[in-house]
Amino acid sequence: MKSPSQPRDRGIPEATVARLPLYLRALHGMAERGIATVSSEDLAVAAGVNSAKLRKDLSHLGSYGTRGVGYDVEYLVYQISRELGLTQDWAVAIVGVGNLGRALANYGGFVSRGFRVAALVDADPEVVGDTIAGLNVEHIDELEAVIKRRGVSIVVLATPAEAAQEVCERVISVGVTSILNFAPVVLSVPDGVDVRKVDLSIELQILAFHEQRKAGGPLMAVDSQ
Amino acid sequence: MKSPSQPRDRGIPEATVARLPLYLRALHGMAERGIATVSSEDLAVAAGVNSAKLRKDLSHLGSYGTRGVGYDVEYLVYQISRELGLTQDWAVAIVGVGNLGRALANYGGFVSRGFRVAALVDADPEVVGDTIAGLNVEHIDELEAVIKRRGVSIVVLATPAEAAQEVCERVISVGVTSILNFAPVVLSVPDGVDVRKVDLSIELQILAFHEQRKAGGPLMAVDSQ
DNA sequence: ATCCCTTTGTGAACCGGTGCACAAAGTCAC
DNA sequence: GTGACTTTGTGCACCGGTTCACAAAGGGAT
Repeated sequence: MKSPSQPRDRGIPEATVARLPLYLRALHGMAERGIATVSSEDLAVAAGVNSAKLRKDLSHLGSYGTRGVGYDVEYLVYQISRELGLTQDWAVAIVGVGNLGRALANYGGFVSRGFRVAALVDADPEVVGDTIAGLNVEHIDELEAVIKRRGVSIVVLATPAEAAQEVCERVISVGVTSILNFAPVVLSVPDGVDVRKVDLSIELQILAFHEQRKAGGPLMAVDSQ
Repeated sequence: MKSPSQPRDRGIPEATVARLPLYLRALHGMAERGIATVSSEDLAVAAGVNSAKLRKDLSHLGSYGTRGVGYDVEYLVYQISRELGLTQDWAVAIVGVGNLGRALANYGGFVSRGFRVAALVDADPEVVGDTIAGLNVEHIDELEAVIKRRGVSIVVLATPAEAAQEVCERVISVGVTSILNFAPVVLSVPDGVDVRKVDLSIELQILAFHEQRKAGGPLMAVDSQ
């Protein structure tokens, strides 16, 4: 008989939240391979983190391991999924159906468990009305209506930089509080709205910085004054 | 007469490096609008950060401001560009020309200052030989040869998850040490190789977590045991 | 030249997160 | 049931990063 040990601690550190999806992915892989139980050490290796960190992370959701044995894979998958809110279905709208928006709409692995692309919206009359990934592209004028009608709660911004702030404000005006922004701008939003940013250009620049350090190393004085 | 105050501190904090591209973007915008000088306060607002943090960040590259006045926009653009290694030209290869790879290849704003898509590589004979964004798609068998021939130093992985680790090892074997990974896997690489990861699915899951907290709030006990 | 005003650059306290190392807790063999 | 072994959960010291708050530095007016 096991006492389920409820998730007492309601304040999960941000750094932990960011790693839970990693653990979840590793666990799904293990479940598929028929692994029933896993130690913190093995799971940590699979997720590419330190095992002490993993144990501390999991301890924030409750005491779901068994000392001397490890964690039950299925059970842990369920607990993490529940914690992340993946046991419910999230309707996602993608605004901006250019190359990137199209890629996102079609990217099967990305919109997988728990997420569903519920709407595609664009301003270009050329693409409005097209069917992409089985969805009709709707006009930006309909933005607010579409979001309400489809119960969208997460919006993905794949618009040009100039349009992002305005779209952002419009979706917030109809109650959206979670935004994933691919446009290369700093969005300004009221408190209570979460924005996460994916910026390809920034990632490249960070790589370039380190690459330069490696290449130039201690020598290299090409044109530095 | 100004003494240029060389970039003495050769150890720039990682957190600072990650913000420099943000400052750079804001500065470019200001330069275009003809702004010659900017205070840490204004630049901080434009970049969406705290002004003390911005000043500390900039102080790591040297003393480029003037007390009572602010920073010279052009000069700062140059200094940050140089620090990030954007004064040289980086050849980037994109491996995997599916929806995402195609979007990246075409994404003009993304591969802008300092970066140049030098090669597209894919395994699918159907797309090999196609021209995308003005580039010929080459066969994965040619991977190592192409990277050496074009002087590629940064590789973008947009392959399916299964292929990522192998491609990763192959590009490392010909000297690549900077990888931007879009595939949803944890890559294992030797020391000295930098991997940055962009994972759409993880970002969504983090948003879902917070969204659930907001929605459910203090009540909400739908199916939690 | 002097004074006042603005803005930088940074010392110091603080905060969240990491990793070590170990006691507590549980399993398994006999 | 007992003892040896495994693995979790966590106390604690440490570290990088953030923020406040202010002295130092420069500009401009008179």
